[in-house]
Amino acid sequence: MSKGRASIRDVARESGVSLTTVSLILNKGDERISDSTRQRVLSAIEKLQYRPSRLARGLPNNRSRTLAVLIPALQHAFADPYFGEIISGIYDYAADHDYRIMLEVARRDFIRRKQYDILIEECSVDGILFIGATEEHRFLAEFDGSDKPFIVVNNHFQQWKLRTVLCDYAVAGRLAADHLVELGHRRVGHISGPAAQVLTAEQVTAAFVDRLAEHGVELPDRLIVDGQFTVEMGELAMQELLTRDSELTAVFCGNDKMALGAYHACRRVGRTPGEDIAIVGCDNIPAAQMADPPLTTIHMNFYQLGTLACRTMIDLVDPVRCRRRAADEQSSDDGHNGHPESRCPRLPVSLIARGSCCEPAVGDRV
Amino acid sequence: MSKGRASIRDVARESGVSLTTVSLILNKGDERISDSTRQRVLSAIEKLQYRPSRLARGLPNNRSRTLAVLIPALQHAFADPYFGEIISGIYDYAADHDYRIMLEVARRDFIRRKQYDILIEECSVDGILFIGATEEHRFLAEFDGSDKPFIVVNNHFQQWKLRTVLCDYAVAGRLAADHLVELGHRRVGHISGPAAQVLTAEQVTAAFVDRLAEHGVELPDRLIVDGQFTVEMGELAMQELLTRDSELTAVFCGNDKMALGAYHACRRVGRTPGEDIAIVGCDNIPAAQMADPPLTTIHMNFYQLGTLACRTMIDLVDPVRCRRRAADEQSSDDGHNGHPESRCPRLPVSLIARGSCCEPAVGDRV
DNA sequence: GGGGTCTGGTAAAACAGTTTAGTAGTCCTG
DNA sequence: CAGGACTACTAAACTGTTTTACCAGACCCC
Repeated sequence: MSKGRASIRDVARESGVSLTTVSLILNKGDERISDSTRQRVLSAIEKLQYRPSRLARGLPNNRSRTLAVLIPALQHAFADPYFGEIISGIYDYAADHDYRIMLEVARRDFIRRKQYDILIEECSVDGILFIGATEEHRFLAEFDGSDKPFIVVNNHFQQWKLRTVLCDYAVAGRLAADHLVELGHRRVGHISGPAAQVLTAEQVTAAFVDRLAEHGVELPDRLIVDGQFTVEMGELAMQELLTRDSELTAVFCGNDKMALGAYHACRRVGRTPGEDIAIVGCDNIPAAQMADPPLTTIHMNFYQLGTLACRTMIDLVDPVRCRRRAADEQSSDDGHNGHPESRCPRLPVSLIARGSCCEPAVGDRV
Repeated sequence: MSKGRASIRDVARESGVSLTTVSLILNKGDERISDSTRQRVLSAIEKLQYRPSRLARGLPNNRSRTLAVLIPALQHAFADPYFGEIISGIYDYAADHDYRIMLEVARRDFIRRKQYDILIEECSVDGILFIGATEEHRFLAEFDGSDKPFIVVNNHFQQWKLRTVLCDYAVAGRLAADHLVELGHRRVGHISGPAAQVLTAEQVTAAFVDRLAEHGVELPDRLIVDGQFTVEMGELAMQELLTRDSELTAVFCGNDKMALGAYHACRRVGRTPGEDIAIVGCDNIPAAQMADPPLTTIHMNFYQLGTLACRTMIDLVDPVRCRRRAADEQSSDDGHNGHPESRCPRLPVSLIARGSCCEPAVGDRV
């Protein structure tokens, strides 16, 4: 009796019902159990401090109420605000729905040993959310069109049909173009992300160039340099841009890190961001507003992206078992569930004007 | 037969032994099973692509081969390089020993709902590693002297007996003092971490002050300001320090973020770090070497700290079940296991001299 | 009052492992 | 050659759930 934790049997005995009844009450909640019985069971649960074991719960149907978050094996990946924010969002939504988050890094042996299968089969993970996937992750092909619970967060792939959740990168590119043109810039450069590996990087660039063209501003290919999404490469890219056209008045960078690298390069040649040259970033990482001057950038709500990704996953793998809390948000759910393109939703973005943009110097205006 | 995954029974049938035998081979590895039988079973496992289910495995003894990493509910906590590096280390060691990592945030309801018990009882987590614990986390008292598998990473508490893994903060303080004194500084300030909440912050400060005193340099209390470990507060602290003594030639900051904040404050009053004033940080986060000038700082190997924390945990909860890989590192294990103070090991730290320190201007020398 | 449909439950079979207690068979010993 | 110890293996109980199939009683209808 007093040995170890209470099990479902103890609860059944305590409340004088069968163990099936207890299980029914725990799961469906509103099945064909009378109120009086339910109350009796519930108070027995309370009295015995009963906590159902997840291990045992998952066994019969091979579900663990656990989601795996997969990130690439980059150095400091965990320390990156980009990943950090998304994971935060995933975590919070998962926690609110009684799911747990398991961390997984796509190291070399991850692919070699088919770790993704192991994750699902051996660990009974209910779903996998992959952040930071790139074209290099060939194993994604295995999920092509499959109905395995796999979601790519914030990238998407034309060659494979994968479930995806994204920020609206095309709009980001357009906002940047609009902003710079409005300020009067017509001699504009661009530091792109690694477009060959990351489709969203390509989309930002394309949207930026196209929108500039709509405004009658041409951005030749030679004024687009790849900054690999890093501070260091962003610095080099800026240096290169200034060599190719020393009279640039504005630059749009595919992410904030590269923009901060660009700051350095500008300063080294005596040009001050926000005074001599306008710089727009993308992502709105914490460092952006701490920079000097604060960086004008496109705000991406990565936290919300994580939330959305997690919600999409849970809707996918657990459509029925929405208990207590699920009811709380039914009202807000409606808009989502009915959404036609819900297999690949896009999150809105917005421009945040800060100190790193200025109008072009008078002499430079066309 | 061909329905779904292979189970241990399928393997037993295929290799013509009992299911017990298969289990024995899977677990102990070197029990009293003959080589010929072992080979037969192993090849059956291979042939059937058998993967034991963790859920089922854990059920009988309530272990899941999963460790929970607990972090405080700070905004952007996941995005902090400090947490990031430690988690990386934990992850890698865990992955190499066939453990999985579960993320958990100590949100308000974490404490209210005794989530830590739920973690262990309901989720069958084998151990909990808490990063970023402070004096505010009162619930730690519940683990006081208990033998629950709970480890505090990189902080420690005098009032409770908790298992702890630490960087050597006393040495950090001493190294900073030595370095500044060697350069000739005698008029020194200090931006501390929140000493009341974080014992290691207190230790750094104490060690720094004591060592300065050994060198005959006095650091009065009014030249110690709390920077709360953040960039913003570090900036304010520096501003305050410069008000209190405008002729300071050097400042040691309790972490790199505050040091970077101090950069801003110095620049605003026209003092250039590395030229007019020497600044030493602590932690060696990635931003430290990217700063301008690169920050001289105390290197803390947080990755290795994570590794050590995880190893300590696994040694604690899984002393027996060291399979295959465990043998690989037996040689290096010896030093560790025999360690007398292994309940609270300290990781060595080192000073990395970069561009943010200079000798005091000639006029300032005493 | 025989037969159908609800209502509110229950018994028992999975699920996939671990672990305990044992048991044949062989070898050695006195 | 009986008895003990060792070797290599196995049967069966056990872990804590979910789920399927069934069942007794109440109620209603003709």
